[in-house]
Amino acid sequence: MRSSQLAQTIANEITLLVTSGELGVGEHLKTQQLADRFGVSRSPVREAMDMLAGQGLLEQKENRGFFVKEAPGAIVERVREDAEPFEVANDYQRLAEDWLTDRIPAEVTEQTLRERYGLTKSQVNDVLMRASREGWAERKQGYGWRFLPVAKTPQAFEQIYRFRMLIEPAAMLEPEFALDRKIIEEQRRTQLRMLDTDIERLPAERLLHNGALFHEELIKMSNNPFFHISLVRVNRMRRLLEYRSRVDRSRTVRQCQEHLEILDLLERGEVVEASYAMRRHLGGALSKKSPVTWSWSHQAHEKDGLEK
Amino acid sequence: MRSSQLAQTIANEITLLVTSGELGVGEHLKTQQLADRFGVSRSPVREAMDMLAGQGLLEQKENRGFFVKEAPGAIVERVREDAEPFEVANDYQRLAEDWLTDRIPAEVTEQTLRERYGLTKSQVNDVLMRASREGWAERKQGYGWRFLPVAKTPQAFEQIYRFRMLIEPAAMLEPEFALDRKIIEEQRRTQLRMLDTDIERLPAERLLHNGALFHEELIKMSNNPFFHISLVRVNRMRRLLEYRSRVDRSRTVRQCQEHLEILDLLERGEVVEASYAMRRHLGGALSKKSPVTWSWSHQAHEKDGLEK
DNA sequence: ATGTGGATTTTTAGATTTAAAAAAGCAATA
DNA sequence: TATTGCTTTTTTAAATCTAAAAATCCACAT
Repeated sequence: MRSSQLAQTIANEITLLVTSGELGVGEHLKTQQLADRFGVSRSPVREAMDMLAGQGLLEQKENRGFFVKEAPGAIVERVREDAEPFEVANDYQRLAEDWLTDRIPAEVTEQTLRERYGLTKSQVNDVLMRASREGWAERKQGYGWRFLPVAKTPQAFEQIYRFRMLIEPAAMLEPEFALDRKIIEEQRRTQLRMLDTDIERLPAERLLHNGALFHEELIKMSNNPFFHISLVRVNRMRRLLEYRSRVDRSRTVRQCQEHLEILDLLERGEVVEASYAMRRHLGGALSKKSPVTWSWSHQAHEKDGLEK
Repeated sequence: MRSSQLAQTIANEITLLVTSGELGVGEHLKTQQLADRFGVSRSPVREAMDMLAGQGLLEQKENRGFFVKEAPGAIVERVREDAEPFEVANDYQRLAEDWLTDRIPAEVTEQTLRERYGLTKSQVNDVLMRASREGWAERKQGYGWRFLPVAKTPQAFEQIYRFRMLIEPAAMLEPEFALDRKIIEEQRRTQLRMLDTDIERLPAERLLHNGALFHEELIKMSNNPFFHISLVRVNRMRRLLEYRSRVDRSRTVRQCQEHLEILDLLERGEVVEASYAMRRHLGGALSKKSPVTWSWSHQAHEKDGLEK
């Protein structure tokens, strides 16, 4: 069932709306409304709804549009498994991993990458553009690309945390800082949900994503976009490191609790306290070594088929 | 005299080596050596030397290569004027300016831009890629691009300075901070040279460039690359704002002096003092309003020919 | 009046080709 | 033996074309 990338994405988002309960059984999905919400035109939305009707999540009524068909049950589970919400840029991930484990040299031509990974020119271009946006690759003068050693070591992890320990608490003390109840409530719900769920069963990406999101949403309240952008960027770098490692789930519960404490302090208007709590929270992650286990230097070369 | 972009760049760099005195009159320029230094192959270096020989800066001896021909004088001046070291991405600048002055909508298709500015597809692509790297444009889902409101106002200027006031002094207190005499000497020379020169006559871009470079080089010494990257990124954003404005040259002298003071403190090992001095230095720029004059809201619409 | 369904138009990604630019190779020379 | 000058090979940017995808439009049903 080949269908456009965008329609796929939107299908996943609609599925999320249904499973999260925002759309109840029998409810009418208005095409234009959804299109506006996702910032696209009606075409891909319609395509997505067609797909979901095919999978049995929605029901199409002649000339009246699509409606939510069933209560979340087996079908929702099945649909969810198709969704793969985080697995997007696989080629990118592969390149990043090969670079972090020294399986590719620091300087390569696009052609080399094209052959090595069996990609087309535009695919290689996408991957490199992304790597360059994320700050670990740059075009050489002349032909070829250079990969930067940023974030290649556990040391990078500490550096990122020290940076965060500086900007995140300070963000709360910015003159234009303003509480945003919506953000606080949203985050509180997420954190409570995680504590409710069996953490062992949550996928690692979900854990990392939620964790990063918490901090990024909070720093937004500083109303200084440069704090936010900077955090988003180091977090991207961090994710590159952490995807490669095992999350220490024993620390996750503690983390969620600390997140909730910070939210409480903020809500009570005790901003300075919250700022300190944030600093302690980040410092904790730093001092107890990292919350992840560094594995690669040992397992890196287990399967080296791509090496020339 | 059309010639490749890279050769142009290298010609400028070689010119700089000569004018800065690193290469003396009569000295032999070894091709491979220069190529290695610039991280390119010999081809563009040779092309650059050919150009410079044509301009009379170098002299070619049969089968022996190129040599520096004359003492810096009228010729160097002339060569320098050709160089236009900063005027690179004009299309980019134009787009940025039009966005900052609200002459283009927040959401556009590539096609629209292509028609509006008379650019080819790849040119539009380059410009957008750069804008996206620099953080103020992003691809929409589906077709089209969205420009972000970051850095559109004088307020952004203050936000950037508050961010810098946080990270730059803190960088000096990083545990891995290490003095780099080479950087210090280099920067001292630059600052002294600026004080020596008639500041009124230096082009504004040079002023801004040197100023930004000073801070970026210093923050490198923290040996935490995330501090450096973050500063580089907000500085790019800042440059976007400042290109559009008149530099207040009366403040430049004071700035250079403060830069020199910071260098002195660092060299004497008084890092904490230096950190405070840096904070004061940045705070000064912030409190005296900005070192530039905001002009656009008034002059912006003087010539609006491109508006549809 | 709002929203659907489908047709039409616009926009863009991807493949292909061409020419320019850069890198690599090699004989000749100081 | 290192370096130049020139040649050959490789790499990439740019232009063109084609098909897919998204946006827009319009008649019609609710």
